[in-house]
Amino acid sequence: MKQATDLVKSRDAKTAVRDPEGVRRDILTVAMEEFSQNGLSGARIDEIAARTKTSKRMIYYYFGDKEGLYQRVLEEAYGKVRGGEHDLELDRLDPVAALEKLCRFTFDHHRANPAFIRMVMVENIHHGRHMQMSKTIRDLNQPAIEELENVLRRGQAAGIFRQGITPLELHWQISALSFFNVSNSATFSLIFGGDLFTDEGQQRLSGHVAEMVLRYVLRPDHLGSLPTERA
Amino acid sequence: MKQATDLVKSRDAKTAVRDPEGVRRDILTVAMEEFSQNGLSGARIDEIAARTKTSKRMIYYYFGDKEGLYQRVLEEAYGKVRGGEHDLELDRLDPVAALEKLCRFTFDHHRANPAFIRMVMVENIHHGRHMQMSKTIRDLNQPAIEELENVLRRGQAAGIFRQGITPLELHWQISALSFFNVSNSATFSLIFGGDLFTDEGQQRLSGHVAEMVLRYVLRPDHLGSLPTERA
DNA sequence: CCTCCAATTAACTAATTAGTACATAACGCT
DNA sequence: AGCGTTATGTACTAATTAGTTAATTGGAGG
Repeated sequence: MKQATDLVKSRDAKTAVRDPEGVRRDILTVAMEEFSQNGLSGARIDEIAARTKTSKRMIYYYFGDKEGLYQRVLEEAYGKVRGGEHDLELDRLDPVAALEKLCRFTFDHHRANPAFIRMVMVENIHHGRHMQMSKTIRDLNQPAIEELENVLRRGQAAGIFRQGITPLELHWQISALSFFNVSNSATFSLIFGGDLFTDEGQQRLSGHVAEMVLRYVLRPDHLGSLPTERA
Repeated sequence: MKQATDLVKSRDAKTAVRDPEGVRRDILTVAMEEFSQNGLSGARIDEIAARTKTSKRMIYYYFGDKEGLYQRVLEEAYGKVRGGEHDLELDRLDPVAALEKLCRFTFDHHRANPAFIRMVMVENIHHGRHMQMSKTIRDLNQPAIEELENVLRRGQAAGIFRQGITPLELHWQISALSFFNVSNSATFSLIFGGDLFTDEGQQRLSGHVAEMVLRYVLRPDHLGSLPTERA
């Protein structure tokens, strides 16, 4: 009794007798692993329950049903990879350096978060029908575009970037290259060999993605400002 | 009796009493639809059976089990989108035109085959573990690289393409842009709006993908040969 | 210290679903 | 025509799996 009271008083203690928020997080963490590994239909509630410190009943208590859990996991996945772009402080760099940094960051960030990538793959298989409501997710991604827009505008104002490049399309291109790199590594490397997916290969790719984007954006007379000099 | 014999004699007749190959194809077609729509675990054998002209029993008779069917469907998917590149007769075009044509073809081809794309997505969710055996699939994709290699070599020999571009990486880049366009259209358009995925948007994208690849490959002093003149 | 509510446990249910047993019909061949 | 083989229809089973019922415990507020 006394012990229990003590534990409650020290909220941060590891062994709280009851810890609703901890239980929720435990479930979400395990469920993300399971859903991203096996998809919505492939994931098993019993398996998730078994891997948590809590029980199956708790999953239903907190999340209602399998789809409810999946949906929260999806939001969680988007939430976890949000932002980051802003911490790059791109406005402190010249446009070329900023754009290169953004490309490499995006590439690396995708690579570092395969569970997120897989959740997005799964959700696309389901035609995004579990995302339709989540305004949250929309808001989370807007900053990425704005950050890119700033860099572009600065580069264009300085006369080193071409006109007519739209932030949304450019974001699409950078995302495509970064996403595919993770999402399709299994089939791609089985077909063409794994050279592109070694650490060296990935560093080369990362550089070439940035270079591709820069060559696309830079005015031909400013290609000299490429990091890979020999324009 | 007489009728049956007649039907057998005219193999192409629509109402063959027994038609093993037709049954196989019927199953494969329906199964591809089902697997690409719902994934491996999400697909239901009963549902597939219901949509075929035949019965569940036949599925097991011809394909053994669910995974066996899935695997054949996967091979089928790769088979159906194979080739094509060769029919472009790229060697009859100058390197710039050839590369542009290849990019646009790849982009359009992916777009025209969403079921294939979805099968590849599903297979990647499963870490490609159903492809490991299929040497067939590997062979099917080699020509794409070779075709690209030829174009690259010609462009480099003519002094209009940069050195140091590798066919495999370039293929990876073209694939990434073309694949992502289909695979992630659901989530992307939910987050950023559907402008990129209208017919007009897609035509613009297709052009910009080709342009991006060309700007990456062309030597700066030959950017003038871009289809989108105002270099 | 008692009471009410949120949190938790354990065992159970109902439906779905992959896979099968068994009988039978059509075909190819001689 | 007869026979072995390939193909097919019907009905069943065994296991899995999402979701529930009902009872219990801990703790915060009065």
